[in-house]
Amino acid sequence: MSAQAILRNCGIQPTPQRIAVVNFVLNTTSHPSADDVLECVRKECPTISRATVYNTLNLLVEKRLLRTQVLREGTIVFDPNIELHHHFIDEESGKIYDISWDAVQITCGTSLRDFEIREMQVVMKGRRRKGK
Amino acid sequence: MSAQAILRNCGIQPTPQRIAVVNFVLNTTSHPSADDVLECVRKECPTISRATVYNTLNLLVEKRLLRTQVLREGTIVFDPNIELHHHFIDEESGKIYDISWDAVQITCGTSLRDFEIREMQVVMKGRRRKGK
DNA sequence: AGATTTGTCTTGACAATGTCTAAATCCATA
DNA sequence: TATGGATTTAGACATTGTCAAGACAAATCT
Repeated sequence: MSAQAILRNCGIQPTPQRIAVVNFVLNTTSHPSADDVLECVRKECPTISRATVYNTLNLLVEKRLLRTQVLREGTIVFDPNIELHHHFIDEESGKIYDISWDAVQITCGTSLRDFEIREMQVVMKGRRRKGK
Repeated sequence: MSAQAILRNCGIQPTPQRIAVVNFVLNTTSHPSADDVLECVRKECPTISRATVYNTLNLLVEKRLLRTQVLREGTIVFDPNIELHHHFIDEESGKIYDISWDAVQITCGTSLRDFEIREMQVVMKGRRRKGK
């Protein structure tokens, strides 16, 4: 689906700036920060301002097209994968990988009865093995 | 053990500022940020500077008396619990609770064979039930 | 077309977090 | 008491994120 259609579908007026943000951020698995998005989108749309990028990202989060994740020091990252899933952080490169929900089995014991768990995820750190 | 002894044990010269930081941060379960620490320590030691707090916390992390955790937006928090454990974040209050390692059972499937996992934790969010 | 309204975008100010440097201070030892 | 090394402080700086004011554009109304 085109970025335009996506935006229209959730009642956001498509503008060149918003389309550029959507095209980048909904088609990446790199878990970018807002400033990563700014940097990349400026290649397409050199005049876009920081405030517009922040506003658009926040709009997309509000409309559930994106989720924020607290995984990197000092900044929020954006993730277009809105299904339940886990994350793996490569400690060398800093890259964040999505791990499918089914890759891990979690069982909570009774000692958690005082906690009403509304969401959870496993955060793993280590090194991604080189593909052979 | 006294803060002095703890510091001396890892080869850090005990100073009043460092002792004040240690006394607070190694005896809390509140997962404070550096500025939380600054604020609290200033009650004891009103002239301590931000740089000293940051330096001391980083020293303690280096010496493995503390660990950093990426759990709050925009800031790192410090955790004196250096055992393996999980975290629960109360979405109302923002409070972070330690969850013992044994409270959760995790089994990783074979789809993770490309990832060399060096550490992991479950991050849960929700509401802590009121104690009755 | 011209004027108005509405929404969007940009710029710059602001606050918070964290690092760094230079200068002041402290302290142990000779 | 004097000296030298370590520690602390204050302030500068960069980064992330929010906000407000004005500029701008597009659609609507007369």
